[in-house]
This record gives sequence, C-alpha cells and structure tokens, in this order.
Amino acid sequence: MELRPPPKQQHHHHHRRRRGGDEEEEQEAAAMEHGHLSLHGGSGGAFWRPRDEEEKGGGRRGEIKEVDFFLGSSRDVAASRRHDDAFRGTHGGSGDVNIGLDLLTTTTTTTGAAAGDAAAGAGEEDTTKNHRMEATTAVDAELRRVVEENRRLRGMLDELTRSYSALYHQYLQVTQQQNHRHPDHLIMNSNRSSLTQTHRTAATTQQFLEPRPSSTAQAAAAAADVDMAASDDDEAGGSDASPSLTSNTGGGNKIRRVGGQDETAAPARENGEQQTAAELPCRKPRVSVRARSEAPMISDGCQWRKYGQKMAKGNPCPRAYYRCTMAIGCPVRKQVQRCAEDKTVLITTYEGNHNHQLPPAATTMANTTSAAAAMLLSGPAASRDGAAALLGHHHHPAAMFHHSFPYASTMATLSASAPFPTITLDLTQTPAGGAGAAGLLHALHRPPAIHPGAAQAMPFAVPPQLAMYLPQQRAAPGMLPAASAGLGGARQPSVMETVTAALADPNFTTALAAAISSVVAGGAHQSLSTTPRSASGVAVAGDGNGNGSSAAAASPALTAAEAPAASGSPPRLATQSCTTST
DNA sequence: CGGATTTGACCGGCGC
DNA sequence: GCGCCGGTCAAATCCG
Ligand SMILES: [Zn+2]
Repeated sequence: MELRPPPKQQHHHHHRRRRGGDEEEEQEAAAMEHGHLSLHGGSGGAFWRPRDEEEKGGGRRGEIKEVDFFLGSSRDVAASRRHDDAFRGTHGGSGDVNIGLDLLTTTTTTTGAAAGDAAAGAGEEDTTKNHRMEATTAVDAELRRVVEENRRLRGMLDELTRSYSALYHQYLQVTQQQNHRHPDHLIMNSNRSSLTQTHRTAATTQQFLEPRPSSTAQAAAAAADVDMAASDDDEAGGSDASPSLTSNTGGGNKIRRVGGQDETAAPARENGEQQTAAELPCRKPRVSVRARSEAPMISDGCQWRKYGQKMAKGNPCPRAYYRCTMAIGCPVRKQVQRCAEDKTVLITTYEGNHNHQLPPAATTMANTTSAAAAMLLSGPAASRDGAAALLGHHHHPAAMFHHSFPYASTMATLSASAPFPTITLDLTQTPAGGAGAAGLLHALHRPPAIHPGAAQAMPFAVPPQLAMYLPQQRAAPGMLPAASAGLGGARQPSVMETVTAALADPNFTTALAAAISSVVAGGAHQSLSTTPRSASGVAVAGDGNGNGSSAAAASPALTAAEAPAASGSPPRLATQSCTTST
C-alpha cells in the first residue's frame, strides 16, 4: 500500500495489481471482522423479497410448499392439528345436524354413558339419539381416519424429500469423486458411505465437502440425519464468517498477485491461504442462459454490480461483467451479452456459487438449470431418452423433468469447448404456454469435466435441494478441477442411474407436495393445476435454510417464510422473460 | 454522501 | 518475446 504510486498512475500496472491484492485482503479482513457474516447471509436470505413470488404465479405456490416442507417434522404436528380444526369447522358449518354431532364428537368417550342415561329417559328419543350417535361416531371415525392418513402422507412426503436430498447429495459426491480422483482418503470414505446409506451419506458428504475440519461433529451429524444437518448448518454459518469459506466459495477466484515487490515481501502470506485455496488448476464450470429480452439484463432475482464491459471480438455488442452483491463476498459473476445474430436474445453466463441464499425466483431458475445440467450429465443416451420422453411418454424422468421445470422447456446444451465446461440453457424458442411441446434437450458434447459442480455453479442459485442440508458444500464442488477425470470409468452407469433417479424424484416429490399442501392449505389449489412447477418451491425451501447461516438453521422454515419481509429492492425489471415465456 | 456505473488501463494465458 | 484476448481493477463519474 505504501508503495502505491500516486493515484493518477494507472499505467503502473504492477502497483495496481498489488493494490488488487490488498483489496482482496481487505475484503477478507472485513469478512472476518463480521464474525456474523453468516448472519448476514441469513438475513440476506431472509430478505429475499416476496416480490419475486408476486412476480410469478408459480412463486406463490412455491411459498406454500416451502412452508410445508420445512415444517416437516416439528411443525408437522401443528399443521395437522390445524388441519383437523379446519376440517371440523367445515363440517359443522355445512350440516346443521353436524353441529350436534360435532359436540358429541368432542366427547366421544362419554357418549356411551350419556346415551345410556338418555335412553332411560325416553324410548323413541333414545333410538333417535342412538342413531345420531352412530352417525356421529361414524363421522368421527372417518374424520380421524382422514386426518391420520393426512398425517401419514405428510410423513411420507417428508421422508421422500429427505431421501431425495440425500440421494442428490450422494450423486454429487460420486460425481465429484470421479472428477478429482485424487488420492484423498476422504474421498474414498465418502464414497463408501455413500454407497451404503443415503442419509448418512448426506451428512458425510457435507463434512467431506466442508472446508474446515470439523470431524468430531461429523460423526454425530452423520448419525443424526437431517436434523443434524441443521446443526451442522449452524456450524457452517460460523465458517461462513470465516474467510476460508469465502475463499472456498469463490473457488475459482484467483487472487491477483502483485508485482515483484509485494511478492518478495511477506504480505502475500496472509492472502496466501486464500490464494492457494482459491487457486485452481481448472476453471469452474459455467452456466449460460439464452433468453429473449429487450432489457439490458434479465432479472434473475439477484443484485448485481457491474464491474466491467468489453467489446467481444465476435460481435458488435459489448459484453458486460457483473458481480453478485447480494451478500458480501459472494463470488458469483455473470456476463451479459447480446447475441450477435439475434440481438433480441440476451445471453447471460453465470459462474460460481452463491454464498448466500437466493430469492425464490432465482431458485426456480437454478433448479431448472441444475436439473438440466444433471440431465446432460447423465450422458447422451439419457438425453436422447429425455427428448423422446418429451415427445410422448410422461413416465420418463425426462418428461417429468420438463414438467417440473418450466425453464427447461427449451433446450439445454452442454459444451466442452473452452477452458471451462459450459451448460447452456436456451429459453428463446419456447412458446409461452407450452412447456412440453417445443422443448428439446440436447447434449452435444460430454466434456471431461462436467459434474454436478457445474450445476451448482449455476448462476442463479446454489444447488437446490442440497443447500438445505449442505450449507457449505457449495463452496467445494464448484471449483473442482474438472479436468482430472471425466465421468468415465466403470462408475458411470451408476452415476447415470443416480441422475435419473434424482430427476425423477423431484417431480414426484414435488407433485405430492403440491397436492398435499394444497389440500392442507385448503385454499391454494392452483398448485395442483399448474403442478409441478412447484418443484421450485421445494427447492427454495431447501435453499433457504440450507445456506447455512446459523440463524437460518435455527428456525429454518420460519426464516424462509418470514424473511421475505422488507428489503427494498426496487422491483426492477419486468423482464421476466425467463420466467414467463421468453 | 454512499453506492452503482463508466471506462481506460492492467494482467495472465495462449498462440505464434 | 510479442500481441491478442478475455477478464478484472479502480479512479472518475453518475445518480438518488
Ligand atoms: Zn450471490
């Protein structure tokens, strides 16, 4: 810093560079200072404005679902209870007779005795009463049955959701392993565990992925399952605050080294850890989205700060560089550029994983993207099937995929070219209404390095379902050197299977969730009609909590739900080109 | 006044 | 080693 030349000199790059390094340092320092950084993240998550939901019909649904999900076990009871009440209320309202019954219902046990007394009084009445009694009991029984069933369903749903997540994690894990086949014993371990038990795996994975050494907690966590995961999250939150995590998250970020002087000097060291950690041989995967939009930038639910603009050699239109500002230190970057041929098409490329939670809208997109990525990952064959499925069979996972992920309706392309693997989602050709029809899924190449990480790298969002359980994970996966290993190897098939499963699952879960929630809610049915889209909702839920701020972890569902209170970011673009039709 | 943009310079990688 | 090129920085500027 001292060395820094007069402000004016922009020509002295080395100095500048150095400065850059400093900045980085500063940032880190800042992060550290705010031990509660994680909190920030959490709050951020909280403040995803509801606006997003409002923007989009689908969003709302997601909301609801989300609640249900999270509530999961703890809130479950309450919810069901509520449900019961509602039920009863309805009944009473509808039938006059019922009113009486209702009362009786409450006192079921006593009924018998009471009846007896009454009987003593008068014969006819007695019979009537008996009848009524019977009716009452019958209804009551029915009601109970229904409630019980409802509860069961909920349980199942919960379970499903959980396993799905676990599975997904597993999948990620496996893929990762393959990608960097490094002799890490850890990897091996994780692998084995993954094969054995899903739940456990999830926990393990988390650990594994987790940058910092929290081995002790792990065991417990592993055993514990989801809940444990939550606790881990807390921990994670703490870590978030720490610089290391940040760096990890940044993954690909490279810190610029200063000119010689700096190097010689000690200063580098502090950064050192970050640098090394951050520095990766391979570029992280990217996700790019093509959408029609007049606006200079599509609204993806995140806040971005422009940090550069350049004229790309290929086209007349400049390319703009943005950085995510939703959370301090969020490493995610994106570049926006108009397509040379068709200027109405806006190409947005995302890189990195968010270190914070994303707004619902963003999550939806993220889901779609990740799902698409997964599909692509699964390999050419799978994709082919997928296409076929689109055309007709709805049983096929791919078909479901499209159903659930509106954004997917178009076309996803995976390209290995360039230093980084890139997944491209083409949203330009979709007719507004039809999700299924036009959609086509393409897998062009199978670049060596595509892995779930890519999905995570995804722009808008963090890994969907995972986030919930693996707060920190986002950091690790994305940056792994893709190059090391392809999906290749004997393992591949299993991976594919996993992927398929993963894809299939979400839908099911989603649909189920939608159905249930709508029923429970008694009000919102839209979800059913529109259906699957709700998947996003699910994901959102997961994300919200997942991100790991301790706060979030503490009261996940609540946080997610309530959070969207007030953050005023102006409802910027109407451009949901992506959202709606584009 | 603080935060976001603008914009020209700077850097590292890559191909020649 | 040089120049191109994609990215990034950060001073200057804009804007609410
Ligand atoms: Zn972000």
